Amino acid sequence: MWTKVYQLHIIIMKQDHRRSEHLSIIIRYFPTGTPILSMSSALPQHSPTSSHSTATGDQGSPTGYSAAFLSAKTEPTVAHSLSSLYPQVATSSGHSSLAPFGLDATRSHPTASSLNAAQSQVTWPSSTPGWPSSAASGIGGDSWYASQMSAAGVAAHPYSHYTNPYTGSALGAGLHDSFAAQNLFSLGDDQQPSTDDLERFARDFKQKRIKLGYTQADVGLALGTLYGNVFSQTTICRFEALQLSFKNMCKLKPLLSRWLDEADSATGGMPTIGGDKLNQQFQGRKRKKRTSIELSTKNALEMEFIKQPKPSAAEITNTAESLQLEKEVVRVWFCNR
DNA sequence: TGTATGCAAATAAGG
DNA sequence: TCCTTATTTGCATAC
Repeated sequence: MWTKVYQLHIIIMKQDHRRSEHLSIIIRYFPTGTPILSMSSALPQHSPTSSHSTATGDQGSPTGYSAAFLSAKTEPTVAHSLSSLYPQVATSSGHSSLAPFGLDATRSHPTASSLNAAQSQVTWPSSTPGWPSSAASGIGGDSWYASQMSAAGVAAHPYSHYTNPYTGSALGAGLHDSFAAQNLFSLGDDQQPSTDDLERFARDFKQKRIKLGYTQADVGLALGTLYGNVFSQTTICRFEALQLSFKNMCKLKPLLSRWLDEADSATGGMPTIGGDKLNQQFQGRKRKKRTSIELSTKNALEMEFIKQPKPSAAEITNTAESLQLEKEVVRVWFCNR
């Protein structure tokens, strides 16, 4: 028995600030039961030309990514088609533009147990040509990047047992795939740290924080002291676990770096307020406390929504008054609803 | 007690 | 300025 495999190649070329994408689909046949997905650990940071493929068994293919990873940003239609052809890669759904690669780590993702369950159903050859070995792929080293590929939707991937070295989390248990994706599509931008930089920083940050005896919550509060903008334990946790978007990681890195420097050099107590550029930049940027809307109030809002999904400003004011909520809270609730 | 995560409020960005 | 959509962030709670 043979299985028909569609191999998607996307060549991204960058030259003189112009970028072009070339797409081709190759149909191949493999013995039924042969795993059809592969991946590689990394793409050259500033390579002028990148080649991606999915559903691959091609020995010559330098890299291989899941259709989920390729979706939206490059070729959503083709990625979707591949996903429908191959359920193994069918994870990309919903968001399609700025959360381009489907999964949102803070929402739904495969659990460690589901990954293990899926893994047990697939037999992966140990020496299949074209499939990277654990060593060749960098897995077991610092290849968080590769784990991102898998987290982007390859629940049955042979490396799904891989554990995030920083968090101890099972692969796929909450990684934000747009983060890795940014590395691919931001090539050549020297202003931004690479994913490797961020990965290394997050790992070192966590190690040093623990060594210094601070909790994630301590750091969040300290940022408030330093920059006037407190961050939650959750955010610090997600930073360390690389569960934020690439952009968000880049934004937080200098703050945490600065805190770490000061904490490292401080002999007694937490770092205190500074007066530099970073400090000025983040001073006064305070986020409103998150409002917890009671269940009964929520139900009332739902009723209002059924009656009028797009209330006018006056209607929002009325609802806010009747439910004793801030007008802005009601407005935001309807927006998010 | 500290960390991880689901859900959703708050905010940013673009039209 | 308002509206919509995407993204960031934190509360609540599980682990």
